[in-house]
Amino acid sequence: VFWARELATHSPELFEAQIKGQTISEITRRGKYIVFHLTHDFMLIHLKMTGRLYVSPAEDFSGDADRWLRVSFRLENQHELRFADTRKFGRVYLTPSLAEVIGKLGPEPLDDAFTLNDFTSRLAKRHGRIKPILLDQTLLAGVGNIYADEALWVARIDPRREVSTLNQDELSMIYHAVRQVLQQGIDNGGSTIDTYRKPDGSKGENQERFNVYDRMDQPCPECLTPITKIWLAQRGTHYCPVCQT
DNA sequence: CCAGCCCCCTGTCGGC
DNA sequence: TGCCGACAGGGGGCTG
Repeated sequence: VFWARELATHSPELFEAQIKGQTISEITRRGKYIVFHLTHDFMLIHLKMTGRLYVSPAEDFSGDADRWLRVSFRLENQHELRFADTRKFGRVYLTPSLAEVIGKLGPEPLDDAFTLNDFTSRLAKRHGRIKPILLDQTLLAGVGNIYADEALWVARIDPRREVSTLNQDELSMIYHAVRQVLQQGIDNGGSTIDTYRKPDGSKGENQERFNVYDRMDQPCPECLTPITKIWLAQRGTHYCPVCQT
């Protein structure tokens, strides 16, 4: 452990003692958390803004990201699982109880079990503007700033709309748009704006498919009106002032 | 329950 | 060229 505050649940000493010798049986995902299933515990990693996960040969620190190495795990095969993180916002959790870390997350938007009715009934309990609410991980798990903006463009909804004013058609549009843009992001290997890399070090491709995110003053792909950027809940928000109403 | 603000950090970029 | 402020894929905590 090279940066202790990256560990959310343990001191470096206790973390090392507890995880040593455990076997990784499976790696899954819940919302924005990567979940390592260990012999006695779960280890969860949240990359936040600049986290990177990759495997390198032990003793070899020549990789691009090694300069920002925060936590490294020695594996059995002379390799290391490494977590690098420029801004140090990322977190590593170690716990026998998954619910302790991710118990309050909303449903997985891409699950078959997640229906339009689920979405509508969850939103019905909320008040406020649609964009900040889409970012709330207890409503849905996994929608971040890029995908909230992109989904609302696909749905043609103004990010400042009060959720109470959305009709059934509009809720359906948002529901389908969220699933569409998330699936597209996965299919395209994620969005590399700056630091994001796949485990093999290559860049994602989804940033080349952005319609509004990071495109202030560039033409809307639909109507050619310049994309507007505003701030909502302290997050940059991009939308087409003509298409999205 | 929601909005607004600060904070956690480092790096990059634009303006002067 | 150098400095300074603004801003960046997230989210917790506080106040009002």
